[in-house]
Amino acid sequence: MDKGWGLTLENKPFFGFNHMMNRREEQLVADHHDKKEVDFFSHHNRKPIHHDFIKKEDSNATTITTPSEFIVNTGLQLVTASDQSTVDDGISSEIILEEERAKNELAQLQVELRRMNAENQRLRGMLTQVTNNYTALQMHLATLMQQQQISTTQNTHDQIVEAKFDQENIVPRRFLELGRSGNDLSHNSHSSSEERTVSKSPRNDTQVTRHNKAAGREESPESESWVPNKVPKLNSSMPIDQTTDATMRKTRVSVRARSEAPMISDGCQWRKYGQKMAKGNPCPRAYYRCTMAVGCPVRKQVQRCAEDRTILNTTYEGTHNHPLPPAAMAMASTTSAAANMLLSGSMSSADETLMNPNFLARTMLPCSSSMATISASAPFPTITLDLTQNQNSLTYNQRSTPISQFQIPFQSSPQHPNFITSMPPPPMPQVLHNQSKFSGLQISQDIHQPQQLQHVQNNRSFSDTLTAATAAITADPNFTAALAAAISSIITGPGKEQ
DNA sequence: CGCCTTTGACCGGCGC
DNA sequence: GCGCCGGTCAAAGGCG
Repeated sequence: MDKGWGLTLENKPFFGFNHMMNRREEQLVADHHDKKEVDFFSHHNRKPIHHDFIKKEDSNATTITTPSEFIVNTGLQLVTASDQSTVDDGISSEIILEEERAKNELAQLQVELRRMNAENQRLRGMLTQVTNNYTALQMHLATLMQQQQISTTQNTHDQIVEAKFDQENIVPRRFLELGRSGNDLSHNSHSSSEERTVSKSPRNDTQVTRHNKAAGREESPESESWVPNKVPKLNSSMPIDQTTDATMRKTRVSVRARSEAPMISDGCQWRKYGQKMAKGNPCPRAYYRCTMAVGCPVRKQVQRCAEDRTILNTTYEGTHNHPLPPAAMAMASTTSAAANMLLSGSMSSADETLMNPNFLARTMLPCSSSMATISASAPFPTITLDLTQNQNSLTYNQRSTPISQFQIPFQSSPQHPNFITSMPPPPMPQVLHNQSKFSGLQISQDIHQPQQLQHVQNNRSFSDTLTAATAAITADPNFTAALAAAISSIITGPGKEQ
């Protein structure tokens, strides 16, 4: 103990401070002693603690209550550290013991802190996993509900019951129909294809299709799986279900994004099955098919923009018929959500007349018409998400509708959990509710459906769409960086970027 | 060897 | 009916 000091009060160890101890360590040691002692030395003698020590002339124990009493009653003198050799050796050893004890406690605290950090990490991992599982279960539930609905519609007795239910209680029936998302509808057709392809390879399936075509398409449309996009013309005379089903298969989601890569990463496995030169664009259009499961009907077209070759235009079509990895979960819901948004409810020819694309685009996204547009022009309705305009669009969104589109992705993007945790909960319902008051489709649906339910439906669809597409885009490092920069500009202050 | 890409042929829809 | 066009097929070849 070369640079310490100490004395005994009531024959107990009083203080033992190492010159090198920091303030936290001092406090840890002091916490074990009387409060007055702590107050005394921390408030009145902080500096002398380190440079001086008190020499006790009388070996008898002395009771000290206040600093002044300490001085007055004991007659102790403040001496310099150079005199520390006169300190009793017994006292020094006690001080050392106390110091060791404090160090041990500090070490224990540090160990505890590390353990808690590790626990925190583990819990975060569990939370992420639970979130992913929840999403997967949601998809599974939708599939099961669809299967149940198929069996229901195939059962004559059930049909009768259902018809009675329709007559007696129209609103609940509508609610059930609302539950049929694009996903469900797609699965409707997929399920039959799955049954058929259980013992067949995709090639065989293709051959069957070809055979059917050669045979004059004798097979019913419902038995087709991802059969050709040689879509039957939308005929208003067709039964509503068939019309909707056919249109649903054709509903597309297009994503415009800047990328040097030949294809944006969306978490799925794709196989190229064709390439064509499309009219009006010197860049070839590539055709890809999802290969994550046999018979998956999802396809996508990739083509570079003629005006700006750095812009990649990816068009998705169809709904996956298989579980998806978290990275692909987002885009998986895109097509069905978009289809649902565009086509929820039946689309009659009268509805189509209401679908003025410009009107849809403006009314649906009043704050960002440059970002997302809807084209209902023939042959199929398409929603286009333009993510090539980052800064300006973001700024505009920030000002007009606080935390709107670009907050959505952070909730569900499995690729960027950090974003999820770092962003505050968004005022989604309000924002999306406003956004949902829009399209001609909405108008047409109002004829059949309770308005409030439609808002819920469209809110979900639209948020799913934007979430999915943006999350898919963020899977690409280039876009992630661009988005991160834009987001950071928002977080650091919207006013600064003006 | 299996999977993937390439690429010319083929098919059906559509407009004239 | 013909030709254009988008979309798909499938053989051939490449690649790991």
